[in-house]
Amino acid sequence: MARGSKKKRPNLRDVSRAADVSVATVSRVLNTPQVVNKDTRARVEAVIEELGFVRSAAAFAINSGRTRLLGALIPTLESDIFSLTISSIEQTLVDHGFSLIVATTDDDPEKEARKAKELVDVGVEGFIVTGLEHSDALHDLLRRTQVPTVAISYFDETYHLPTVGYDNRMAARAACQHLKDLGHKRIAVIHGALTGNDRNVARVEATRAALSAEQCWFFEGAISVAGGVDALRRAVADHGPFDAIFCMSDVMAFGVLHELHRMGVSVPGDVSVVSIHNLPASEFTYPPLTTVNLPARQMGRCAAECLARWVEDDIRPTPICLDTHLVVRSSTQAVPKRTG
Amino acid sequence: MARGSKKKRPNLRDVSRAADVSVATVSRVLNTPQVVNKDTRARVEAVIEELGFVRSAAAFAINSGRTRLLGALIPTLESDIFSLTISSIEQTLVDHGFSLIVATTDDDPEKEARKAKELVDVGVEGFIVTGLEHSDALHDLLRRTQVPTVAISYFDETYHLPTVGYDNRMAARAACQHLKDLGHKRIAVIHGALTGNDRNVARVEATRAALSAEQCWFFEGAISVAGGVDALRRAVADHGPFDAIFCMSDVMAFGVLHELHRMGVSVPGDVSVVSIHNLPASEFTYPPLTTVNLPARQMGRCAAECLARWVEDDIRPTPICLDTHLVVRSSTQAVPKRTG
DNA sequence: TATGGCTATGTAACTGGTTACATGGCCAAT
DNA sequence: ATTGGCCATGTAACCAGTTACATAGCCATA
Repeated sequence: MARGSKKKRPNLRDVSRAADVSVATVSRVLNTPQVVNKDTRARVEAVIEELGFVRSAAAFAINSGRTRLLGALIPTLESDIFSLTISSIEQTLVDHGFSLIVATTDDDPEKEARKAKELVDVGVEGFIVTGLEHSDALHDLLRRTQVPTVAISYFDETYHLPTVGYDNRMAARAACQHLKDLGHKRIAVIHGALTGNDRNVARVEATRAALSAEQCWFFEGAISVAGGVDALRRAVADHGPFDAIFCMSDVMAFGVLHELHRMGVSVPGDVSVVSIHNLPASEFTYPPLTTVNLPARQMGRCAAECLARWVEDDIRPTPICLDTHLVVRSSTQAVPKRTG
Repeated sequence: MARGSKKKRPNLRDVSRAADVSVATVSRVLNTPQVVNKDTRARVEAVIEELGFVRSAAAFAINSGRTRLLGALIPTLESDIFSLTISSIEQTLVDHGFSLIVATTDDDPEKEARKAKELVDVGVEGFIVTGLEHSDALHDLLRRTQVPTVAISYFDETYHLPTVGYDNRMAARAACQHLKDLGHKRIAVIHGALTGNDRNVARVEATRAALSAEQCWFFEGAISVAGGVDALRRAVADHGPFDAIFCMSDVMAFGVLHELHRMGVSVPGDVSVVSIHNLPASEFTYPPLTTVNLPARQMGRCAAECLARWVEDDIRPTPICLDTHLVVRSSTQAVPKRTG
C-alpha cells in the first residue's frame, strides 16, 4: 500500500524525458514508427517497456475523435436467441477493430433509452438496437447525436433506421401454412409478451391473418422453457385438446414438448408442434423440432458489418432482409383422417 | 448553418458563446448545477438543448481519469453457461454506473491476451476473466497496468487475483458420490476440451480421484448439444454399455439424453445421467436432469459487486467461494440389484 | 561554394473538457 | 465609510495526447 495510490501512470512526457527526445517523437513511435530513426525508435521503445507506459485511451480519443466503441441494446442475454446474435456481432466487430458494449433492456423502452444515453456518454460511435419500437427519448437521442444505428431482428425498408433482419410476418406465415397443409384445425398459438416487443406482435398479427379465427387460440407466456410449460398448461386447461401447437419461440417449444411428454401426449402422433427460431438445440429435442429458421448468426455478422462500414467509411447501409425458411423435422405430421 | 456539411458537433465553447457565459459556467451547469444562478442555468440549459450539445466522453475521461468502462473476458457467449453470468454481471454493473465490454476468447489464451490489450487501450478500469489459466502476456499486462481484475468460475484463495467462483473439484465429487451411492460401476465421463480450460481439468481430475480407474471411461467432445450426442456415440461404440453417464456440462447432457432416447435406452431405467450446471432448461428435459447446481447468476452478481467496489473504493476483494449442491431429479436411480 | 532535397526531430498550438484561483457585486455588520 | 463575507462568474492552467510547421543536419548536384 506504500506507493500504491501514489504511483501515477507514466505519460508521454515522462517517456520523452526518459528517452531524451521530444513528445512528438514518442508519439511517432506509437503511431507512425516508419518515420522514426531505427536507433531512436529502439531507445524509445525500450523506455516505454521499462516504464510500462500505456497510452491514455481518453487522450487518444479526444484527438482522433474515435473511441472504437460500439453499443448493442438487446432485450436479454439469458436466451440463446440473442446470445447467438451478440456473439457473432462481437466476433465480427473485433475484426474491424471495434469493442462492443452490451446493454440489456428487458424489452423496456424507458430502460433502453436510459442505457442508450449512458452509452452515448461513454462515447460509442454506433449502435445496434433490437426491433423497431423505441421510446421517443431514444429516437430523439439518435437524431441529436447522429450516431449511426442499425436495427436488427425486424426487416422494414421504410423504417427511418437501416434494418438488418428477417420478415417476422413471413416466418409466422410459413409455420401457419405448414400446419394448414397438414390439415390442422385446432391450433394453440403460444407467444411471448407483446408490449415492447414488435417482433412478437408482427408474428401474432400474421398468424391471425393466416389462420381463421375459429382455428386458433392465443396464449401468452414468458419466453423461456418454463414459460412454455406454463402457457401450454393454460392452453390445454382452457380450450381442450388441440391438434397442433405453434410456438413463437423455440425455447417455449422446448417447454411445450416437455410438458406434452409429461402429460402422455404423443408428438407428432397426437399433436404437431411447430416453432420459430431453429436454435442449435432444436435439432436434438425429442422429437426433433420442426421450426422456422431465423439466421441469428448471419444477422449478427451482417449487422456488425454494416455498422462498422457506416462508422468507418460513412456509408449508410441499405436495409437487408435475410432469408427465413421452414425446417421440417419430426415434431409435425399430417392429420391422418378426420376421425371426428 | 453557414457551412452545412461541416456539421461539427458543438463543444463547450460553442455553448458558452451562444449563452454568453464562460466555459466554466457551462461546465458548472453540467456538473454542479446548484451553484449556478437559476436564470443563468436556465439560459445555458436552453442553449444546450437547442444546439444538441453532448459532452465529450473522452474529454471527461481525460480529466476525471474515469471511463466507467469494465471488460469481461469469457470463453463464449454461445452457451447459457456464460450468458447467464454475463447477463447478471451487466445488470449489476449498471447499478454501479459502469458499462460492460464483452470479449470472447474461445478458451484461447493468446486471443484472450490480445483482446485484453485492446480493452486496456480502450480504457477499461477493471476486468473480469474466466478461470485461472492465462497467458504470460495477460499476467504481464495486468501487472503493468495494475487494472483491478477478478477471476470467475474457479475458486482458489491462493491465486494472485481475487477469485469469485465455486469449487469445481467438489462439484465433480458430488456427482461422483451420487453415482457411487446409487451403485453405479460402469460410468462414461463426458467432458469438454481440456486445453485452455482449467475448470474442465479440475472436474476431470476430481473425477479420476473419486472413481476407481476400472469404473470410468473418459470421452471428450465440444461443449454443445451436438458435442454431447457425438461423445455419447463414441462412448457407446468404444466401450459398450454403461450404467451411468456423467456429463461435465448440462448442454452436453441434453445431447446425451436425446441420443439415448433415440437409441431406445431408457433413462434412468437403463442408465443414469448426471451432470454439472443446472441450467434453467435442465428442469424440463425428459426426464428432468439430476445435476450439480452452479450458481451462475449469483457468481455474476458477486463478481460484478466485488469489481465495482474495487474500482470505486479501492477495496481489493477477498476470494469468494459459492455453494454448489447436487439437485436430484429423475435422470438418476439406483442400480436395482446386480443382475450380472 | 551555393543550392536543393531529404530525413529526423523539436516546438508549440491544438483537442474538449475540469477546476483552482481571481474578481466583482451586493448586503450586513461594524 | 469601511470591512467582511457570500454568491455568481470569469480567466487561464491543466489533463495526455496529436500534428502542422519549423528547423537542423547531411549529401548530391550544379
